[in-house]
Amino acid sequence: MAVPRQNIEQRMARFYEVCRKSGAKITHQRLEIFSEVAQTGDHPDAETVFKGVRERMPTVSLDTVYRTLWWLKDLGLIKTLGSQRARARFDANLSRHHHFICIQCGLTRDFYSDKFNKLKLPESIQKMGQVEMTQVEVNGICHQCAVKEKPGGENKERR
Amino acid sequence: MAVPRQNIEQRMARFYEVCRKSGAKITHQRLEIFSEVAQTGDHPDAETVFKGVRERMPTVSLDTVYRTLWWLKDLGLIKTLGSQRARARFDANLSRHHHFICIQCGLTRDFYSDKFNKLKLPESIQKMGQVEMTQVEVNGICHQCAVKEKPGGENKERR
DNA sequence: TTAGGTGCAAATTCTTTGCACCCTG
DNA sequence: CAGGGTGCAAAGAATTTGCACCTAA
Repeated sequence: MAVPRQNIEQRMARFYEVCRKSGAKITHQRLEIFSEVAQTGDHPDAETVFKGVRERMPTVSLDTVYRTLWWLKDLGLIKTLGSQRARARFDANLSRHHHFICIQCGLTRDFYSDKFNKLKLPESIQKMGQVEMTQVEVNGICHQCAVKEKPGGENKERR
Repeated sequence: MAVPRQNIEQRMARFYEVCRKSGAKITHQRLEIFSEVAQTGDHPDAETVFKGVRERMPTVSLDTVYRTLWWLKDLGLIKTLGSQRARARFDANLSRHHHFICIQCGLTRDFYSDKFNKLKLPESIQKMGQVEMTQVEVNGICHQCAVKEKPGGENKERR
């Protein structure tokens, strides 16, 4: 899915700005990799980005793509989808429910809400496909992580 | 997080029933593995389930845990969290948005909704942690997958 | 008894890392 | 020119699979 030209330009401008401010080098690879993610609305995984970039830059390596994507995330230029934990997680709760997920440690709690079960979706959804279920995901910091976090210190998350 | 005894019993009863109906054998391993998932509200990954089960059954193997979890999912006794795709996925869209995700192929589309940006959360959330962001996730079948699906046939998804 | 289920070990797949060379600033 | 960044190859995780033995029904 293509992203409007205007948005792409904004994103690229921000990329240059953030790189400059942080003193990072703007290499061909970084440019191509960010541009690849910026131009697609598809939320690609590393492998997909790699394939896309390789078309224009056949010598790029997959590990550079991984490194660069995480680096872009650290800079706040891109985000990871969902709570991004790589592993599959299982749930025996078959009742309709919603989730609170800690962005620090991944802790996930169920909660229930009749109101959320009945959310009315925008019309535009119909263009995307046939809806089966709607779920609210609340992201935040769980109490345990809030305690660990030093007041003023940084707790970098990296997968 | 412990699940109320009553729910656990319901889940175990359903487990026996579904196994019987499908003609599957009820082995010690299956019993312990399902029971482990049924008793925790924590949405564990395979490794975590394995560690829990191993305490009571030291000879169980990790691959049996994997096999059994996917099997339980096929039977509809458990679900996987989120859209469960294992790989991290990246997104250059930093504006507040929500997602439509195809449960068949993983296709993900952004959509925007002022109303969803302002959802009022239940009080109970406060007990879970400090909220940073709320997002609606719509799951369904995208048009492309809807076409592929044979009318009447089954399209088993398995990661 | 016997077919389905399990454990083991090896194979895959996905991701990260060490190191020498390269290129941006 | 200097130090950060990259490619390569190898290491590490996470997950799956082939096969011979075991066990629930």
